[in-house]
Amino acid sequence: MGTNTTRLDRLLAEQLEECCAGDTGERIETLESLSDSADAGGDLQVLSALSDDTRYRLASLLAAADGELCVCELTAVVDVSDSATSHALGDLHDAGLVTRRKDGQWRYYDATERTERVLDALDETRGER
Amino acid sequence: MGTNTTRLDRLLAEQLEECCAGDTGERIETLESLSDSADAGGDLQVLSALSDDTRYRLASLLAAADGELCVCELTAVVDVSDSATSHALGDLHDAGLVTRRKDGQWRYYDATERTERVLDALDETRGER
DNA sequence: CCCATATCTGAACGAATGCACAGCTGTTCA
DNA sequence: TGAACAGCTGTGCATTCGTTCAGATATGGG
Repeated sequence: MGTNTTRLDRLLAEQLEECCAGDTGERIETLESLSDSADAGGDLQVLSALSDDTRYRLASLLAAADGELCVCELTAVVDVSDSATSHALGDLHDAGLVTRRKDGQWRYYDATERTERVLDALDETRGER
Repeated sequence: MGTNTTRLDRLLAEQLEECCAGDTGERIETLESLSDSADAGGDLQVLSALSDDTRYRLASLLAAADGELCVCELTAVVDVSDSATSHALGDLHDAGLVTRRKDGQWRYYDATERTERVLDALDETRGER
């Protein structure tokens, strides 16, 4: 964590004259406790997985389609090689964003609840602030 | 978009014998229309902004704290240089994830609705599938 | 006006990452 | 059993990206 608190000291000292506020150590402790509670589950892995164009397209395609899709259907839509598609789907699977089902020579993927919820959140706040 | 549809042709041909399904062109068109409707607003920019550890910490800190925080408070918690913090906050601002307010020599940031919704979605689906 | 301070900006360098290519596994069908 | 095919994996390369460093801008006080 950061240790240089001179600026924060001054800010708190200034705010003391305006309203309330406590001492620096206490303030930082409060903020750090908020910060530590973050990313209890692999949020960063999820966000990283979705932050690439290819993987984002695949994920939102799987979320938009109701029901699972075959790899060959997905490859037909994203314009990268089979290999890249497979890598991308593997990453999404590792992040818990898609499920994988094998059926003979075909393999089907589907979006998980987590994917849908995150994409919905983005959908619903489109155009705000 | 991808144009090699031989595999998809075969999949659809096989499914024809099992259940319903239409022709390849129609199928791809359906999927592409789903794909195109994605990312109408800068979803990728938002996801990219949140997919970095420093920016994620800043964003979730701002979302967790009720009300705005000063840059010096944020710098005290994330353990990177002032400059890196500033760069990170700038990126978050560009992505529409935080608001910026200037007050004298201090500058205050706050999380937007969009940030809170996305992080909530991740929170609420923690540990699923 | 000058200096200290808070924050931002541009450049540069090292690390991380997405992609294509080649080769591999496993399934289907003759 | 062997050919054809769906999909996965390892590797090298080109690009992107996060950070620090140095310097710029802007605010406040003496």
